[in-house]
Amino acid sequence: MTSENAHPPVSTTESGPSSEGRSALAEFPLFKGAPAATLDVIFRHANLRRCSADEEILSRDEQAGDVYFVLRGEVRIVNYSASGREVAYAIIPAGGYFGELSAIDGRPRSANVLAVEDCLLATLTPAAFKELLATDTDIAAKVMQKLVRIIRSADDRILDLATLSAYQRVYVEILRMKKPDPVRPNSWLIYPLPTQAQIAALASTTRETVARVLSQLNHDHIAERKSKTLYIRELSKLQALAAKSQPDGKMN
Amino acid sequence: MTSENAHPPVSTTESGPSSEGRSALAEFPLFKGAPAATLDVIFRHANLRRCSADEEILSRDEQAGDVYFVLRGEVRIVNYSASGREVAYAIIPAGGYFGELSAIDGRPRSANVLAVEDCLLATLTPAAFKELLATDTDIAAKVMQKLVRIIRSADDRILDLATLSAYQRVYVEILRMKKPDPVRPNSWLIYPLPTQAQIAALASTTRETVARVLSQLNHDHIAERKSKTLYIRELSKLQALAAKSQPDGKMN
DNA sequence: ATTCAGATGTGACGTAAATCACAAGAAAAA
DNA sequence: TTTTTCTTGTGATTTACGTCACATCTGAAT
Repeated sequence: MTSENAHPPVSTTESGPSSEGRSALAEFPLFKGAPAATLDVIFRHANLRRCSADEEILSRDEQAGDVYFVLRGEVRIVNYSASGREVAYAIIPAGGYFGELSAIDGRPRSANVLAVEDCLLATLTPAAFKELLATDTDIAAKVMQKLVRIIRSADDRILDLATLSAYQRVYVEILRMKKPDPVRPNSWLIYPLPTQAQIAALASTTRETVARVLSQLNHDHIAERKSKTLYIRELSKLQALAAKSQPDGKMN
Repeated sequence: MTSENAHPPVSTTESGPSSEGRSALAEFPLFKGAPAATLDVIFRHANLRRCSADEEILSRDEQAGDVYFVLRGEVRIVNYSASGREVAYAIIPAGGYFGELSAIDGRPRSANVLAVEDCLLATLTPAAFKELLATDTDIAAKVMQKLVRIIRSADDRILDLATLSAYQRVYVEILRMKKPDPVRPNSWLIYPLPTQAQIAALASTTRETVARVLSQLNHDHIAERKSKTLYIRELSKLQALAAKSQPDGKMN
């Protein structure tokens, strides 16, 4: 259930961004359209780091405080219970960033971050990140908005964990991952479908339970899996299943 | 299990703080030692609101965005599941504030806030709060730090919910609530002990389970209840119980 | 093709903990 | 005081779902 470090750490760190890195940073959502002064701070302090699939980018309790910007690839933020069970917090695609918590409050890392696939990352030291926040109030506001968004989704997650059944949490997770079908309009799918173990970590349940949910959905023609994509056939039925209040009796 | 609105809403709102309110605001942790310009913004825009025990101060999905500062009293932040189960997020004592999420991102309230006891609150409109953040970078930084703290504790909570047993979550909650005994040194207690139903909402379990945990702790001489206070006799044993990894088998 | 590791599907079983039900204390109201 | 309402303690019963076990499928490597 725990992920193994299949590869040796082959990440490389370069000092100062290449021209490739510079243009990627200038296009980065958080920095897009920023004034020259801001970009100057970024270019002067940013470093690049490459890392390969499944590599651990940073780990819980570490004292470092760099902020990471995902230029290419995708990372997963996870934690492990005492018994080794994996709990996933988020999957961050290119254009996102992580590690800002430690940069802001100086406390150790609260989670582990793993590369889902080969990644290109830019890093800023805590000092540089703080300088950035201080020089550009626009970016500071965006960062604050992002923190608020994180809180809201964490609160949602807590509510889900506290009140939904394991089956429902899987339904909810599937609904969260759905994207509009690029080909057929008004149709939803998940591609690439994560492994059942990864879905289980997001829904805080077991791989077997995810398997059972998926079979049941398939049997009821609500969702169908074809190799690496899951087609959602009956969105409304799935939403109904996710929302159905447990026959808990009185809804007072 | 759900709290009733026993009292009619008897809250009063005053326009502009009285001298009593002014001094309370000047002493408020977030504003303490702030420059005159900042206090000026606060005094000009703050209103006072009183509300009585068990009153609902604001509710989920509302579109308002005022920020509330607890000058006196205590409030609970909660949510309800579809089936009516209460999930508590936090208890905010005097000196704390809430409602900043909606003020920052303009989205609706994500939870309900109830007065635990009679309260005196100061409020700022979203516009005033934003002006405050813009004029005083020191306060902006403090607010950001608080957001980070909220995220960290929410993440902890998610980890607890996903990996601990119901009993363990109650142990953890008890440990969180403990305060040093004001009389005897090196001794810990909880006063006033919330009702079992409230503890259950924090630990996301049932009242009965909390009762069973408390009996067991009493039986093992780990914690003893005497009317409204819980004395923790054997802190280390309690911590051990909270941390014990389930006989989950292999810790890989 | 053949092999092999990882991912998936599904039954059987055990158990933590929710649910139900009620008695007995405590505190508040009369 | 007595009465009423809110809280607490504890048994009996039920069930969701985690655990174990193994068969089958899939896709990458040889």
